[in-house]
Amino acid sequence: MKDLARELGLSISTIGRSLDDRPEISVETKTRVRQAADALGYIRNSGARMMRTRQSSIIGLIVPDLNNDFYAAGAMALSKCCEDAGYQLILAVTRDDPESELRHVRGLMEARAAGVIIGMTATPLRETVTLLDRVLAVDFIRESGIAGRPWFGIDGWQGVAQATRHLIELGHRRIAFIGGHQDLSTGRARLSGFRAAFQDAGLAVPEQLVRTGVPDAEFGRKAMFDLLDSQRPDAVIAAGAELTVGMVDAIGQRALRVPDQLSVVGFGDAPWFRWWNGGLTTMALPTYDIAYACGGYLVRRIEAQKAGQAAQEAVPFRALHRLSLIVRASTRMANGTDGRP
Amino acid sequence: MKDLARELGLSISTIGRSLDDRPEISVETKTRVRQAADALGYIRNSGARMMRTRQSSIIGLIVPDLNNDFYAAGAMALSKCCEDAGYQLILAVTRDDPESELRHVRGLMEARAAGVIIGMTATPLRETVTLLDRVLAVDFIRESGIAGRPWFGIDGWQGVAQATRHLIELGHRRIAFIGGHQDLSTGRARLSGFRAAFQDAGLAVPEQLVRTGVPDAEFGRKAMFDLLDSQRPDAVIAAGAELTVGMVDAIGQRALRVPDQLSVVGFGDAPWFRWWNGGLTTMALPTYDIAYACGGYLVRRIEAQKAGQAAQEAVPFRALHRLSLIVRASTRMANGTDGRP
DNA sequence: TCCTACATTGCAAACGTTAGCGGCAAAATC
DNA sequence: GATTTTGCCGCTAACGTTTGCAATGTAGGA
Repeated sequence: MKDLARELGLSISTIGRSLDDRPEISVETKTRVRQAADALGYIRNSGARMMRTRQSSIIGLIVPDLNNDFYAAGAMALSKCCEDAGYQLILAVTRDDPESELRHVRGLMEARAAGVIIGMTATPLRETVTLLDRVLAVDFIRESGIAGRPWFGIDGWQGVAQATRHLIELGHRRIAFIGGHQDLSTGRARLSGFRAAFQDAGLAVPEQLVRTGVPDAEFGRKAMFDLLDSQRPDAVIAAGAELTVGMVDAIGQRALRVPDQLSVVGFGDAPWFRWWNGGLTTMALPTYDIAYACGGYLVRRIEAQKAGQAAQEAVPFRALHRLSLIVRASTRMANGTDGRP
Repeated sequence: MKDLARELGLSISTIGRSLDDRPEISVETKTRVRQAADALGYIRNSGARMMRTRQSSIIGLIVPDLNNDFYAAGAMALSKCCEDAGYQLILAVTRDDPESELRHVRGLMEARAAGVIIGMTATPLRETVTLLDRVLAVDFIRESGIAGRPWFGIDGWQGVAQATRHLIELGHRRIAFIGGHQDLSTGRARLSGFRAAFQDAGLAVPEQLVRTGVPDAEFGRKAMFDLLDSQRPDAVIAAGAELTVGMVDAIGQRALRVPDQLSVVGFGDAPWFRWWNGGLTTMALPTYDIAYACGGYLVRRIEAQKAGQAAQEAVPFRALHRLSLIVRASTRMANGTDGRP
């Protein structure tokens, strides 16, 4: 910029204003500056800009895992959001490690991120929470329960309840549930949806068929093996995308006939769900919509704050997206018929 | 920092040096500063630091797509690399749009990224290329062909050749190939591996069974339908992860018996490959290894450059990772036996 | 002719760090 | 006791932008 000023015989301020396309600079000067800048290969320094204006164009995304289709698709949607709004996405994967989470949050604070989208670990470190208090943060998928923090997630309660009801209506009673552990908001919501469906139907909740743990494929597999070995359920629900992978793997290894011996409901909707044993009945998530809503919301909040509008956008404090049950071939009547017309 | 200096009666430089844990500051002062800093909730401003030291801790990752398990897993591995080395990952998804690619590259240059890992679009804009010339850039998966740019990818030639040979040895001749289009380095390598296997076996390449296009699920499906309708192949190879999804979907919709009517080879190794029709024979990719190698290399290069070492690490200019053929149930002898002991 | 208004540009002070250079004691050496 | 070394610290000038305010020139109106 200094070079530009010298070369064109203008002041640095004029250069800056030209590059910013301010109205108070004559068109002639502006084009002259533009051309010289291109010729010199000038690239503005967003760090310096940030320092001066005290606001960055960085949004942080902190997720536990990218294998999970959920977060991968979410990251893609958010990336689009940010791009459209002129922000940059810093991606952080914690692998559910609170220490890692803290490091990433620290990094984002040092970069003076304008906002943070986070799917928190179940047991965040104290410092993580206090740090996040100083920035515009939005819960993504997982609800942190921190006061005033908006949350964009899915209505796991509704989704699982609906799936459970579906199985109950098909005549199943010995319905197993494989879910994430109970210090995760998602794990809690989904399990309580499971229980509620039984209670609504006036039935006892089969607690001995409930398994919760780390929501990954490994646990899904272990839980399914355990259930098959000890409980012989009629039907099973996986309440997590990775859990579904593990569950399905275990069922395959035991060579069970689905749905004859076992009705199965999955979570999410990866492409292979359509092919597994003729089609896996599942709870489909509006992944893209959620992420897009979340990103859009955060961007609007940032812009509003920048404009100094104390009056915050009247947005939902919790934006719960509904799951839709897609009934395929993996669930059928307990008596052996398929229960469909 | 200024506040800290005032409060403790020290100079700003001392504060800075203490926070940096420099040896020239007494231990006593350092702990005093640390405590005060924590109490005040001081967070250093990485933008200002960057401006002063003229080097950032940002690494950019530019990929065409995150649905592709390849890039998703890659992003995760790279995130780990960066975290371990103290860098931050800016994620950019281009959806194979050159304009978007340029925007992202511009953003990264403005942020003075220390390095960039990129899977380029087939037809990058001119400015994209010249901009990337000014930074430490590494090709990821896709080879750009730009002089001097290292490349971390897979040896698609070897992988597809191996898979093709497998099918030839099983007695198949009418082997179809569904690949990405030919202005992509990956597309070219894989198709030429296919051809080479035929030539090595002294057979004519069945060019009428070759389909190339956009490497996504949609094209995979279309190509498979087209092949089934017009060519009746004995076997088929998909040379891309998303292409495999589309291919498998088409086969399912036509209700073909696999491997009786058609031997099938996929690409990559998503969990469901193990279950599809009893197991999909596939070319497995060392996704995590590639990304990790790539990230590690870039970090070392950055550190070396920072240390002013003109002598660059003697690293492979092209790091090609081999694919391993996993033979499962979806391929068998052309005569109908399974060809295995 | 003078005053006002407007359009365009320049000056200079920040923003938060870092690093070279120098200062000032206390300790060590002669 | 004089001199050098060592340990610790402060001053100050950058780094590249942005912005409030002042300055300059030009034109229009009274």
